[in-house]
Amino acid sequence: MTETAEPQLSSRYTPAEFEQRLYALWEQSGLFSPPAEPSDKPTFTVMMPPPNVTGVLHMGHALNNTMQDIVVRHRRMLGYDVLWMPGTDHAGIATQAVVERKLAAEGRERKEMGREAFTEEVWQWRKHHGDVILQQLKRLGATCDWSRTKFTLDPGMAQAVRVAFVRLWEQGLIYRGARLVNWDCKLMTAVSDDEIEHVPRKGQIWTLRYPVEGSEETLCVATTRPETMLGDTGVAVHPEDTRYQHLIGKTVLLPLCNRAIPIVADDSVDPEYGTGVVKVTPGHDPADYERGTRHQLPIINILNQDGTLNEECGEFAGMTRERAREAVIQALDAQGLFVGVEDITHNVTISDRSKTVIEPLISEQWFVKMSELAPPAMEAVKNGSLQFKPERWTKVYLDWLENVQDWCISRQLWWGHRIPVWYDEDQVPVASVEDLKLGDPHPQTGKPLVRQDEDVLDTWGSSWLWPFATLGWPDSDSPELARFYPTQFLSTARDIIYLWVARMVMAGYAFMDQLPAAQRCPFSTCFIHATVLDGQGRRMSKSAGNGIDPVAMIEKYGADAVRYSLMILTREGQDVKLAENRFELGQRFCNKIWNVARFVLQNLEGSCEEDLQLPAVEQLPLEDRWILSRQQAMLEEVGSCLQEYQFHDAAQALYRFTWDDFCDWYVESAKRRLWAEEDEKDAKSVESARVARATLATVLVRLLKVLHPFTPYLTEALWALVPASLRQGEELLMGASWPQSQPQWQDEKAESEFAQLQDAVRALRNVRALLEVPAAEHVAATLLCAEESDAKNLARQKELVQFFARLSRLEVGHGGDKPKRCGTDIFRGGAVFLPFAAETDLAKLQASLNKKMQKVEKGVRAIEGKLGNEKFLAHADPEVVESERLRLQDLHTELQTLKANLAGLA
RNA sequence: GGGCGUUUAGCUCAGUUGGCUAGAGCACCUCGUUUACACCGAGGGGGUCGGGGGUUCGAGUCCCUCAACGCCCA
Repeated sequence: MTETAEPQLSSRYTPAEFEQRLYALWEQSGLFSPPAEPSDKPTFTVMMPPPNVTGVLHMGHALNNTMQDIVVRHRRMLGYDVLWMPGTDHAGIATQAVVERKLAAEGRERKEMGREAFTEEVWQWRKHHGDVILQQLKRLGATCDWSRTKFTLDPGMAQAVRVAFVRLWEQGLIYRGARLVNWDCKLMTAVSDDEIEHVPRKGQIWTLRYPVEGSEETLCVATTRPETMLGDTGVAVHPEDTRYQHLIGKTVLLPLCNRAIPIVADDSVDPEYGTGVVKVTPGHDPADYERGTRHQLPIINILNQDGTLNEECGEFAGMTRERAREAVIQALDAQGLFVGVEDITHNVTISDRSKTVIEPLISEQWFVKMSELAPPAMEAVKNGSLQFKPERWTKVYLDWLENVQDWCISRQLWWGHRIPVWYDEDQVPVASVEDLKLGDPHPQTGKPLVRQDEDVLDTWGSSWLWPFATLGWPDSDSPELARFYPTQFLSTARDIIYLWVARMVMAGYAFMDQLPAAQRCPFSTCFIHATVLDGQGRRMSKSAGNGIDPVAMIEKYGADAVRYSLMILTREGQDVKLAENRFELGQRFCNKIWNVARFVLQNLEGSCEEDLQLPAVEQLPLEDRWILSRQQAMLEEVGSCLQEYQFHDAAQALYRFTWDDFCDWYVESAKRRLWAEEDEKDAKSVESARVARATLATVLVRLLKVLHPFTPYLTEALWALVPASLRQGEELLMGASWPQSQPQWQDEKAESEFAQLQDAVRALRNVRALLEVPAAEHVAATLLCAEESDAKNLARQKELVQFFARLSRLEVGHGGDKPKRCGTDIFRGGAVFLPFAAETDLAKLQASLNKKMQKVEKGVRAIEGKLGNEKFLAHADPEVVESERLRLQDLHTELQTLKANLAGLA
């Protein structure tokens, strides 16, 4: 792309014309891929939270990846070798479900196909659909290192998973056992505690009667799941419940089963709740499991894997849970043992994955012991190796780690990392990194191996290794691992703090032990981003249909507008309400940038390198010193905000500078000099215009650079149009250097002088409007300052004030007589006067002055109150007292001026 | 039951360690098509800072309490 290839710039920014072409340029540049070889350049690494292969881009992704891209682009411009590692997660349950649905539609079934054919089918699916979301990220402008893209089932990841498994196995941190797990009857797999939720649902509470053996007495128990009585192995009462003392130790005859089960005393029973007697079903309820363990009650499993009742249940075997519930109640009722039913709302455990009711079920599963893994992860935040932003998430993270349960890592699925354990004929297990062959001898027992474990690992069992497995671990010679681990920035959603973040930290400490402890934490900052809500404040969800498609927004408004809008709308740590039209904000800002750049670039045409040299700062006119100083401040602010990951504040600083300072004031001021050159053509005008162009160019170049991480496409497109001499050999803005700080441009005096000038101009414009002076009419005005020094300063800027306020003539003085028959207004340090015609209606002007006077009077009263208060004088900082005194003086002056001016109107 | 967050202009939100007359964008009103931009410019109106109490010379900001909404954990 060259200047000549772009003859006319449209007056509107049209993103669609640029984005795809620019992305291709970026990709070709090689800047996405830092070298693995050691060098002097510092590195900066960001691990993208790998989205599900089944996923499509939603607003949460757009937000999260925009932030990461901003960080990454900023660091790249600062000279770091930046690695942003992309990839996808195989998402065991979700992906298997998607493919099973697809097969079902074709009349095929997983079990019939067999494991190998099925997994092949999933691989095919992933080949065709798995990268959709990564392609969408490119539309957003994400500059990940695509050449290093990883997938959690890649051979390298598989190797890492196996090494990790075997190491934990050897350390005794992995065990297998029959435990009560959360069973998803639809997907027919165990799921972890973190993949279930408790949802209030309407249900019933049923009261059943159990006869006490050898007695006429009966016990009434209340339950929300009457069908589970078939698995009861006891009933429990509170040990101090006087009603039942005499029954403790006796047995009841469990109806329908004719099983004698003991009556036990247990503290956990709430005597106030229901009848104070609870049935104990250790095989199907977590609390009962605990009670059963305490009283050595047998465990009976009454369910098949699909949730139907099993052969333990006699006549009820084969029924669904719902059907069995009716049948059990009917059977009890027939025997007079059904007492009653009541409607209630209670919490039901639901699977996050299938949204079906979770059934607690005893089953053989694999677990990771957390007791040894969790402490270093807790230590990491305590010693500062890991910092959460916003900080409050630290507590959430620590609370979870402190109460963490052993992690059930096996899933009864086919899609995933198969557990690397083989068994001999006596079912003695052995874990191995390398595949073992069936028939070969078991390394310990010597007996032939007969099978490999059927289960696969929880998906998090691979993604918890992500920060180092993607860099080549367990290969200790991997140059990537040496150079890019540990990483600096992880940005993710709050709902996976436990599932993913905490586990990654544990994994870092557990497996990266070749590094000193201080370098094992996988990332130093964990940024928890906002949740994107819809316009009404509800979570966006597929089922509610209230989501906004980021790709559709990118097509409508442009990627830069989407990025920028998300950044300025999302304040740190706070959820963001998003409606479609909010993207107009970014769109308008992009258009503004486009146009101001267009203005500057058009005016640079024909300038050579020397023309655009900035003179020494002391030689610059006020407005040039002012804009350079303002920009310097903005630059410092944006830089420090990005360092602190304060995207909103950075976006706002950019907006204010670009729109308010640069466009509304500096560019306008420059027009005066550019036009004067055309009219006057004398040496002074020519030089003044040249300097204006040099300043415009300097500010624009620096502005494009700081804007680039936020609005990369637009700024890259404009960069190509910037005269080569200004680009200093930096062909791509993406690869350009971050603007250097120029502290010598900081100029408080210029800033305050210009601020007064602005205030005076606003006053003049206000009076113009109140007097209804037509815009085209240039009128004479007078400006009187209270201080002589202010008057001198403003007098020097007379032409500029005249230009801004559209004046034909301007008198500047201090003190002195106020002109008669003038409309007036005050500004900080003085007043402005515009003559009015005889027929002018002064009502508006008077109303305005009166209102202003009331405001000032209110201020005067407030400050006089303070200064009249001895305690204020005694306690407040002397500086505060002094500034109040000065302020009061100013207000008094203003008040006098206003009074005199108001009187002068009549 | 425990924890966290939010409540400031009609709407969406800023407001650092307590201290100028509480700000911005959108919307609204008036004016304007001036050679970057009408996705624009100029000017303007609009807020008892959720309620109550307290600390303080001084509270949107700190403390207590109540209320509403949202999220997480059990």
